[in-house]
Parts: sequence; structure tokens; C-alpha cells
Amino acid sequence: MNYWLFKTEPGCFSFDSLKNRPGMTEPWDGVRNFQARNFLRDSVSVGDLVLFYHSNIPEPAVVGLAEVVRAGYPDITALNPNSEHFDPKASVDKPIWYMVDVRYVKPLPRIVTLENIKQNLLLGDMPLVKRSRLSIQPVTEDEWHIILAMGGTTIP
DNA sequence: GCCAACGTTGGC
DNA sequence: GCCAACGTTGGC
Repeated sequence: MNYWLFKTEPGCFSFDSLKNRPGMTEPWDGVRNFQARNFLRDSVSVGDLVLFYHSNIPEPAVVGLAEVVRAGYPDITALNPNSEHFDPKASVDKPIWYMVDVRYVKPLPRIVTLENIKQNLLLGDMPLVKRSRLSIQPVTEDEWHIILAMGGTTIP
């Protein structure tokens, strides 16, 4: 069982829009970064839990929890010339890019802002704090529990 | 909208 | 394989 932080821009796909979907892929198709791809392809597993993070807004924050329901599989948007995520180097045999499916779990009673996270010395090793632009990040078990507590809950 | 960080590309 | 140029991300 692993913990992750997935970033999305609410303008692209918000946590609220996840609510009524049994499974979905939209926020994280189009991941075109090799480090994030490696996590999606090799490490993200069914049952893993996800911190859903909204970026590129006035108050970036972890807003809710999600669960992985399908492990990495080829991101077919890379094969579609009409997709903005088209990659001419990708093929059916060598898809290059991967995505996963997640389901809605619950919102945090209180959102945990990037500022909150930066102020907590116990969270100083998170890629988020180190100004990484990585969109799929591993989260340690300690970090997971701390952020849930900051968000006003203890269990997913 | 600016711009720093940083990943990717491509010429050599 | 180096590294400058370029593009993208994302906080502010």
C-alpha cells in the first residue's frame, strides 16, 4: 500500500467533478514527464491512497482524498493526432505514456494549503516543498497521517 | 502576467 | 555526451 500526491489544476479537473464518477482518468492522462510516468507505470497500485492537490490557483492546497482503482495502463491520448497530448513517438506497441484510474473517497474537512504544508517542519522533505513540479509524487506514511490530521480527519 | 526552476531537445 | 536554447510548470 502506497500513498501519493496527485496534482491537477481545478480548471482542468477539480476534486468536485470527481465526486459522481465511479472511476475516471481525465486529470492524469496527458502526464508527459518521465519521472511521473515511471510512478504511474511501475508503482501506483490498486488500493493506493491519493492526496488530491489543486495547483495553479491563488491558494494551492490538498483538498481531498482519492483511491486508485486501476493501475497503470497506456495513455491512448498519446496516439490520437487530434489530442493536445499527442506524442508522435508513441505507438500501440510502445505506448510511452501511462495513466491510472482513481475514485472519489472524501473531501478533507479543512483543506491543507501549500502554505500550511511549508510551515510544518515535518513535511519539509516533500517534493511539493522542494519546489518540484512533479505532478505524481510519493508520500510517506508519516506525511500522509500528518496531512490528514492537519485536514481535520484521521481516516480515509 | 511574471519569472524562477527545471525538464527536454538538438546541434556539435 | 555536453550544454545552450527552449518550453512548461506553478507559485506568487
